[in-house]
Amino acid sequence: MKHYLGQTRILVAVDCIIFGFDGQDLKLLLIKRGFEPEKDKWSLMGGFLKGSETLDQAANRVLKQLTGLEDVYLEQLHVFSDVTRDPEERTVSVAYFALIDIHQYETQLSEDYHAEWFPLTSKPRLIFDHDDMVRMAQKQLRYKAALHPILFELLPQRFTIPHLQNMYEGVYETNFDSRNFTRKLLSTGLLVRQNGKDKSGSKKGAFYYKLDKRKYKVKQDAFLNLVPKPDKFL
Amino acid sequence: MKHYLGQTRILVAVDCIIFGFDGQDLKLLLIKRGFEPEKDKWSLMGGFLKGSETLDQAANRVLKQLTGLEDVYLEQLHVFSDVTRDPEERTVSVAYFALIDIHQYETQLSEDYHAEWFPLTSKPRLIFDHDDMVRMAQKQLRYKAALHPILFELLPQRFTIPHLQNMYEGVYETNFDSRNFTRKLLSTGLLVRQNGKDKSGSKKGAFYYKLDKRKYKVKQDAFLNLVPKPDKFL
DNA sequence: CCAAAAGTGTTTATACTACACCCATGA
DNA sequence: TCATGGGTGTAGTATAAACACTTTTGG
Repeated sequence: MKHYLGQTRILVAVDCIIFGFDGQDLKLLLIKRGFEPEKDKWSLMGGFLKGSETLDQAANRVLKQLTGLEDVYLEQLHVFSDVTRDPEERTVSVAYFALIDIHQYETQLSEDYHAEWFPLTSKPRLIFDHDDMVRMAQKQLRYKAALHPILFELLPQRFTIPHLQNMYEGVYETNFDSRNFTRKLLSTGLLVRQNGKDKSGSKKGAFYYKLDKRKYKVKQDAFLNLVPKPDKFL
Repeated sequence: MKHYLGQTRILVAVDCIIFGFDGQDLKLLLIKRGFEPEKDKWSLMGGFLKGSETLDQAANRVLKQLTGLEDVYLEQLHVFSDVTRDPEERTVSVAYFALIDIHQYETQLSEDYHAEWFPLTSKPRLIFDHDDMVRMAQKQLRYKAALHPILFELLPQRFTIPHLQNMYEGVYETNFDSRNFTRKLLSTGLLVRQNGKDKSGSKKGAFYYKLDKRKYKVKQDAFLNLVPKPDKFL
């Protein structure tokens, strides 16, 4: 403490933008804030950085606290640092966005936080600058998903191609040509066809697929182009 | 201060990874740290976040302090938060990377900091986790420059196409086919040919170009693909 | 046997690559 | 006049878009 005298110490928080996909819409997990200020208003799940943990650890801790989930896709998004963003006390907040399998979540309990899933298109107003965080997270999700195969994180282990297409269409709020979409998808070599079929969506039924985990990891950094004209969505 | 009692306040710093291009190599502006700990070791330029400023403001302040430049390309990169990254006291640091016109800089004075430009390929070891920051910044620079026209920020207002190509080759440490490179570049519509020629590189001379500022701003978000097979460089 | 979704195929346009040649000029 | 880098052209290939048809099966 000898050399950094006179510098300001500041509260550091993490806030998590948690995305899920229910088969129809892209959704956001929000909580009713349990303490002042802004108690009982809708908010992102968050928490303060402790002296003994890194930000990644803090984000994982916060995420687990709400969802019970570990080893989840979690990416540092941006630091928000407006001087008055928290009216109570100057706080900089590091936003993380998470992609989780919404069905994994449903088995967990988090009534403590009065958590609810909202479609992105009809979410309530959030406290502080959390709306900005969500906006940026959505933009980053579209950006990254247009280039890299990350949306699989939103799906259960087994999924169908129509299921996948619904998800992409939900994320980009548009429609894709299913023939071209299917071809591109299969040409990535990421999918392994299973024997069973999902008959919930049609009489013919759609084949289940699983991810080729090994190729999936390798191709995380590859540019894929599953989304035509991605610039349009930024 | 009523509701956030018991939380840890932490030092927040910004560090700037400052890139420049001298016509040959991609370079990094480093300083000799002027205070303890690690005094006189090579370091990124940085500073602590003040209570009255945002992180963007702090980064711009730090950058101006060293280079005298304002209105510079500056982008928040990542927060580094290892608990012991600064042995003196727990500090989280927000890394920013900056792209500046190295010739603009040369007219400035910053002997106070014993600043020097180093080629990325032969920089000294840096203090703390600054080497990690540089690595990530270089990766992000390659990533982003492969998709968006940001490298122009490294050039003076007037530049030639061979000049541009040298820069891209410096950033990616590889060679491009100049015919294809030129065509792609011109097809973006970003360049406006000037009358004069630069004869320093050849007897024939290469035409000067300027950026079409308006189109440049519009196309900042567009996907350009000036770099073939960009995945190879990530 | 028919409606409705799943799956496969084909043609066409576009973009990228790999290559070769001409141009301008100072020495 | 020739060596050197600058600038333009073209043919072949790969990729993506736009389109149509067949398959399956529960009702």
